Amino acid sequence: MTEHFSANNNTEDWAQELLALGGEEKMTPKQVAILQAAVDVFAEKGYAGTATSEIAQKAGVAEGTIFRYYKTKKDLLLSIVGPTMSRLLAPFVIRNFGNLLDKSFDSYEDFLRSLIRNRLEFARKNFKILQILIQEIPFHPNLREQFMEDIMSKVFERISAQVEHFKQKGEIIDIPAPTLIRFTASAIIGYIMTRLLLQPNKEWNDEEEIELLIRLIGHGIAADPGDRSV
Amino acid sequence: MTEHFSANNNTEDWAQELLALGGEEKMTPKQVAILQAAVDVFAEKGYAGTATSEIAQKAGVAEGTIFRYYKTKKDLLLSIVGPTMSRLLAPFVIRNFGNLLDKSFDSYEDFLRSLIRNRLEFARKNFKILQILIQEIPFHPNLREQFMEDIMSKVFERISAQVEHFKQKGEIIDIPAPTLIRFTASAIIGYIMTRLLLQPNKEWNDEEEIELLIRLIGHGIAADPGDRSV
Amino acid sequence: MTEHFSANNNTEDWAQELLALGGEEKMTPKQVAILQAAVDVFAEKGYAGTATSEIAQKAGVAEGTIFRYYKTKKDLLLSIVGPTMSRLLAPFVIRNFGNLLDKSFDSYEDFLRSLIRNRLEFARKNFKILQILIQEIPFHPNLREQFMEDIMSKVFERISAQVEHFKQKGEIIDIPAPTLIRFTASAIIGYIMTRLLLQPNKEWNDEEEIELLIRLIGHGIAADPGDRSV
Amino acid sequence: MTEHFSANNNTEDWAQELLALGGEEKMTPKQVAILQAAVDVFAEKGYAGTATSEIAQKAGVAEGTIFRYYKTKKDLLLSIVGPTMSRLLAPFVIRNFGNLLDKSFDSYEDFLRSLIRNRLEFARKNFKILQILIQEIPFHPNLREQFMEDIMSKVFERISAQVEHFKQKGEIIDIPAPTLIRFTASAIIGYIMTRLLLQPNKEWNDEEEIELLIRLIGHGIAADPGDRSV
DNA sequence: TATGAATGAGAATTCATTCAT
DNA sequence: AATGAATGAATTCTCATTCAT
Repeated sequence: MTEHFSANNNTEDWAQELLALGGEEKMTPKQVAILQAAVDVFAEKGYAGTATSEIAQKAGVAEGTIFRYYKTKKDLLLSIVGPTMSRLLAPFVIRNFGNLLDKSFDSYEDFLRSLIRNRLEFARKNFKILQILIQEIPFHPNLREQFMEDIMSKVFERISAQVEHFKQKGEIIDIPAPTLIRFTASAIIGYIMTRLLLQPNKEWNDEEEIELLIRLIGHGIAADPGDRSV
Repeated sequence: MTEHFSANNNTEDWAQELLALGGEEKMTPKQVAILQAAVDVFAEKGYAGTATSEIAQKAGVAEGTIFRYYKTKKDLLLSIVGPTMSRLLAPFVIRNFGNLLDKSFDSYEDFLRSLIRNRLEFARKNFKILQILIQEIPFHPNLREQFMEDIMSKVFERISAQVEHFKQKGEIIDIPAPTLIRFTASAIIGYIMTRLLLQPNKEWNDEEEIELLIRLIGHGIAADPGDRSV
Repeated sequence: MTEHFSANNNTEDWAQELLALGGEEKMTPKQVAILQAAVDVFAEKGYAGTATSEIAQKAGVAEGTIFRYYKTKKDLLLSIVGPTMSRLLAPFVIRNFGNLLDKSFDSYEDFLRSLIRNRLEFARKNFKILQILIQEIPFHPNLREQFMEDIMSKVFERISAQVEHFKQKGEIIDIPAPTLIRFTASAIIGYIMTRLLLQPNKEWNDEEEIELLIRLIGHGIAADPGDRSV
Repeated sequence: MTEHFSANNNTEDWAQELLALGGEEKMTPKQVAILQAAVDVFAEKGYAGTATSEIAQKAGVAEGTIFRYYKTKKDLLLSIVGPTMSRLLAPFVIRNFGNLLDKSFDSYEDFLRSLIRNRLEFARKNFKILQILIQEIPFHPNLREQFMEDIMSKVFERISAQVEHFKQKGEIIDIPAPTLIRFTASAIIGYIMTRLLLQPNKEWNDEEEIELLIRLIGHGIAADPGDRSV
């Protein structure tokens, strides 16, 4: 199952998604309980600040049970955070073979709309795990590397293709792609984080906010009138 | 010493700034060493992942010495992170009594330019401490509260005043201030983090990048031509 | 089946011997696998250093299966080591009723030759179990007692009879039997251990070494010329 | 301080010897207590069968204290067993430069007498540690290697020199040195082990036993009358 | 002021054993 | 008969903190 921005992501819950990962490898209820408890406590207290005993207690299992499923505490962390990292970035890595550019978008705004909706939805569903991911990346070099090298570079490549495409169409100002992408990404991430992390309890009208956001970004990066190529 | 965006911030080093904090309370060289070591290790391994013994070793003091100066490990953290948090937000909280609006800026762009330059400089100087601050805020409710309630609200108030000011001058699109501020802040923070954290080794032309950033934000939030109020 | 030095011991393998022990109690293949795995791992890592899970894994059975056959880990050890201990010392305990002395040997050298060959063969076949036995005897008082009291004493009695016999024939120097026996046993055990444990890979000419060993012992304990009783 | 067989070894106690090892590095009383407790318990229950908590209790210290002095349980073992192993074999490794042969002995019997007395004394003083050494060597490859390669080979070399020397003088039968050495060593080790380990409570007349032992070995390896070289 | 030995509560992890299936 | 999930007590080891010097 590939995730694509333009597709509605109707999966329900990170746990079910994690479950689905293994395919046939079924998880016992205890293992699921462990995972859920771990996600909760890691998100709240951080990896290093969490005692396995607390996870066990919250999961309603004996402490030893955790180590039947995960050799070490770190294994437990990685088994939560690793797959989610891939899925977070999955839609950027769809291979429509031989072509970096996904042509299904008529305008950069369309592209942004799809991107924002899709990743906001994903972030909502995987909120806690993403929290853990963000919190732990600084302390786990292998995580960081996987994030920076394996994935970010590909994401950049993909978005870059879109940006260049619309730049050539004269819709986007002709400044370096990294700057454009950083600007766009910052605005989107800023929205998602405010929405879910900083002010989750505020009443949000997502439709409206997203349209405003797209408008802000869109105008920000719009080519100057005179520059518009034929 | 109040920090103001428009002022050049010539302080050299967070350590000296921390030193200056106490005013007359002089710090012994050992205490300074402890602070520096703590900053280094906390930044690298996180608060919970750091052993006080490691700090002591790195500082070249005995384990017990740390606890002469700081009752607990957490005290040590707070003594590092607390003052810096205030200083991070200080320029937003200058009281020119009775008036929220700092009128020293001719345009929103000017305001942004000053803001970006100043806070980038500040972030550069206090890089590690800010890293610690960001990493630990999720896990320390009191830190979080201090950040969210005591300070962010005031920052918001201040910037809000600027935004409303320029909105009324017709320079800024008439959409809710929170959305505008979030957009602006996201773009700025995104730049600073990329600059210092994600790609510190890339060759940066800050002057140019900042002007581009201002241009992007400026166009993004510019009022539509027809809307410009007389 | 009694073992006697003078008999050739043609059994092939300790496992088969262990199998034979129970007589009619047949062992399932799983049980045999458990025993073999246990012998391997106990010998390599020692009883206390071995996890039952490792035995189970090496035996290709479930962890629980071990405890179907052996109530405890210690039971497993004893079921391996106990019977072998008896068999190790069996040839010394043959009851030719009413007579401690086995008269089938013409000389002490003959007796030694038979003893050495037979027990070397036995040690070769039961190498790992003997290793376990030696390694564990210090830590299991009941094992130690069984070894020291039940068995060593009888062994001593038997050999003592031989020694006294040949002493009276004037072939052996007239010093206390314990000293003589200790000397003899040390030389033999030293050979067997070097042969099998310390330098198993050296090229050995057993025939020759045994004859040399007998010669050394023989001359060592030979009566002084003048002392030879008529 | 070099140990030489012919010298009387008047040191009192392994603990003092261990203490002396570091030279200036003084040990706290607690550390000494830990070492003594560890020696006791390791000897009784074996390394793997010993809980650090038991050592701590017996030493009258907190469990954590053990790990201030020894990073791991294994470190504790090695710090006990390593130095003793060296000292056990030290007298064989004296370098009287350029000459393998220690010429201070008039006969092989003299050499043996000195060797037996000296090493018996050593074994008596370091009894428990030697017990530990013997028990643990099978399970610690690095110990085993140190023992076999670093040391045994040199011991063999040294004794070999003596043996060859007296062989040339016609006092010793002309059979391969390894066989002679093994025979001699077995008899000596057998005596020492019986003396200290198997029957420590028996009344021993060491003087007499040693003379008997030398006589037995001596006659065992004596050249046949006709072979004596002029 | 500074030390660093000592602590002991608690952390992660192991493992023999049980038991429902 | 056999499994293997589950347990929980025990084990090794860590670490913030104290305190006598």
